[in-house]
Amino acid sequence: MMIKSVEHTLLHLQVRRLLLNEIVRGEFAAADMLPTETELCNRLKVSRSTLRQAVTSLEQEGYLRRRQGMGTIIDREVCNMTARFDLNSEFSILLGDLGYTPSVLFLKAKEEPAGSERARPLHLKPDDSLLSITKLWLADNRPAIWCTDSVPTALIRRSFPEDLLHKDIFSFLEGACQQVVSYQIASLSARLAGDLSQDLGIEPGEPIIASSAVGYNPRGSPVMYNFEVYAPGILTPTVLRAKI
Amino acid sequence: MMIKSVEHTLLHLQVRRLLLNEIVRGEFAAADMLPTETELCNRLKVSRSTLRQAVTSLEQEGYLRRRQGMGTIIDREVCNMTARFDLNSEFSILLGDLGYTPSVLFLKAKEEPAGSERARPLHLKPDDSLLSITKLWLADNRPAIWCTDSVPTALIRRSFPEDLLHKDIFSFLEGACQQVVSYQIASLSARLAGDLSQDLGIEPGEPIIASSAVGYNPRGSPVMYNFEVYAPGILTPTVLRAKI
DNA sequence: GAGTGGTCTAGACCACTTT
DNA sequence: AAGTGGTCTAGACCACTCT
Repeated sequence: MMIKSVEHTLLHLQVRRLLLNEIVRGEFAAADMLPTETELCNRLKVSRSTLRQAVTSLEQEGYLRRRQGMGTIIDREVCNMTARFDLNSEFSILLGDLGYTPSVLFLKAKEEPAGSERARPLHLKPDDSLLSITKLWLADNRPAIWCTDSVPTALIRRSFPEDLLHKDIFSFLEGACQQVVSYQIASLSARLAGDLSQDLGIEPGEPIIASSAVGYNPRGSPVMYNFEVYAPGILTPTVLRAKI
Repeated sequence: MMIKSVEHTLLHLQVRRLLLNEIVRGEFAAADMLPTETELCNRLKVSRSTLRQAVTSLEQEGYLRRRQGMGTIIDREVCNMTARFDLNSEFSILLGDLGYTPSVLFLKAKEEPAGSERARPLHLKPDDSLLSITKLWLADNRPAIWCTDSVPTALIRRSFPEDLLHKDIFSFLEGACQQVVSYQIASLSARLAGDLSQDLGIEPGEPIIASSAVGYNPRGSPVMYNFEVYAPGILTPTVLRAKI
């Protein structure tokens, strides 16, 4: 493929990105179908396996649906899904996708012991120290997401730029801990807004969705604990529930 | 591969099932690692691509993690996840996995117009008819999940065995409509138990998680609408949030 | 029958980790 | 240096959907 030399990314990732771009740009909107595999192979100068690797990854996220003997269909239903909870994404992007202007309010940061609840999933002892960062994400200046991210102090480099505390947690982990989060395991629950009602600008008795999650790096070690709640009405978490 | 002739399933699916079985049976528990790819290829008499297709699918669901130069690690953290909301699964299996004895209480079934809320996602008109089936799933005889599944009446065959109404919705769709649900798009919200508190055996003011979902067949046509709520404490929905 | 995606193979080479 | 998983290719054949 021609781009190969310019930027050294995996071929199938280049193909993937190119296809996804054309899909969302509405390139194939006329028929809502992709060209045939052989045609794409010729056009992009890649082998069929490489092309299929890219298409498979898009299919697994639900954007495409392949039908033997017929062709590859673009699933506009899934392409238009917003606030996908089953994919790791930064809140600023999430809110932007929904058409809001995102901003963030830094509420506080403090060191505290992990405690029994967070120690176990993080493979720590209860009195090991965590740095907990609390933020409020706004959509068009209205409270949308309240979250506390906790990172084991032991992972944090001695000094890091102060402004990392005001960015999303993935940037913080990368900048201050040289850690990448490759997946999270989240547990969902419902609760009353209670103490959080003020920050969220809702009534204390209003029910809200809360998610507690543990984030893991590519080696499978836990690197963060996250608690977040969503203001009703602004952002409705959606999940693509797929069969195996 | 030897099994090939006996049952005519795809090779990579046979390999997948075989590996998953060995993983959950704790076959490789000693090291929590899979044998090397070449060894597995030799043992199972399949090409490397076929093996990798199987392993890739297990990796995408989080059960495995491959590390170049090192090997393939079994992720016990993910293997032990219960009540995975991001995978389509029958409640009886879900509850069984959690160690409960599952049972189901058939509450009611009735035909009703789709109404504006359900008509649009199902690609129907508001006064098109739906068959709505309401059930309560019990875990060790305690209420766990309350759900209403709605199927367009137009899809339902004129006659079907009565007992399909008492099974899970996937069985109903297969038996009465010859339809398969290949994925669902679910929206999550929180609400107060309210009217449902009696059936769920909780207080009316207790907050609960509700999910509204549309199920699609492999052709991408919507075939069901689903509303379900979870009793707190019994089943905590979990989601594997993966990066692309 | 022509054309689509689905499966499977064999083999080459690369990138990474460990010893 | 040896061994691991990762990428990529070329090609054969199959299963399905159209017309």
